Amino acid sequence: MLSNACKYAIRSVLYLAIHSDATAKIGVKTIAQELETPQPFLAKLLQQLTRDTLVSSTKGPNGGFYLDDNNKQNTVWDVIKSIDGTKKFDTCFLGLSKCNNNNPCPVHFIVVPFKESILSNFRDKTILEYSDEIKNTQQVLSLKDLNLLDGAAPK
Amino acid sequence: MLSNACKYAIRSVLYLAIHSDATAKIGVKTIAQELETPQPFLAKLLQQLTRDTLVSSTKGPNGGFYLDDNNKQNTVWDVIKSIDGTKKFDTCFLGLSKCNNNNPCPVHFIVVPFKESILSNFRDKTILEYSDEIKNTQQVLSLKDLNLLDGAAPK
DNA sequence: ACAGAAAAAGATATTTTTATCTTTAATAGG
DNA sequence: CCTATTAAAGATAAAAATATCTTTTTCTGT
Repeated sequence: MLSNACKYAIRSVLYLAIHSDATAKIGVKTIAQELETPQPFLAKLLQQLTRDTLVSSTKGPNGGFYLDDNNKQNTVWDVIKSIDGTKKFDTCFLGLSKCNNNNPCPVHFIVVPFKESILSNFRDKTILEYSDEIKNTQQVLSLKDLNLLDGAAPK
Repeated sequence: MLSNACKYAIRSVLYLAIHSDATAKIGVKTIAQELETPQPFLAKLLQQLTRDTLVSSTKGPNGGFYLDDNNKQNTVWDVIKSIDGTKKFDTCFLGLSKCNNNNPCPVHFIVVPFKESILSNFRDKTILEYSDEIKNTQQVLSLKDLNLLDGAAPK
């Protein structure tokens, strides 16, 4: 559904939304460590996101990546479009080229509500709203420091 | 979620369930044409499915692939396990290694019900039951002959 | 001005997925 | 028994995704 690249990108943007601002930029190295992603690969992704003005950056000492207020008005869906494009999301679960309500594949009516639900989750909230929600509901972007058993309570 | 290979495989097995039996075998060429998949690639997949006794085959004139009664007692989930393994299905939508109910990623609680629902669809019905359902509800495995507009009714 | 830090850019490498090609083995029908 | 047909097996190829490396540019603090 989403490429690894895109998963890294989404988590990075949300991570930056929560932990960075114009006065507290974060370098790739740190982000990669925190999110447990390959560092040079992530650098490329951040480069791409910066090109598309989904992320801000400055070079030089104390430079790094961050989200400004404008960046935070974008959505996770914008990130997906920047990295994966929309095709991957739109394709039929069983690979039928023209699967639709009138010519449904065997799982069409299971997949469609899910897709609608997750699409609206990605598309109808700004990064700002999204990251606030993450904070308020104790959701997780990295499991670096969590070394919990399956049944354990969150820290 | 599923590789192309796996999508081809699932559709092939269901196609064979509907259109073949021990007295009416079908060659790769036909299957590939009907399902619009690359022929030699599909041949490899059918070979693999045959090795795992999910599909039957005989060589020589009038040979080809088919499902016998035993084959039809397997499930779509068995096909997935044969081609993709289970990992692809089990991984977190945003790539977190240990995402779970206690440490949920931001979309965990949207994804989990969907996964459960589609997993039970794949795991709790035999291929026989599955293919009967396809026939009864006019679902589609190929769109080869359908050249319909989005809004058109099924043939 | 200079040195160091960090991203940008471009080139390269590796791995996985997808796809094809060639040869061999089995089978049925004449 | 011979030939045509078809899957099996193995080798190879192409494309895409993932990952890394090297050089350049930009910026900051001194």
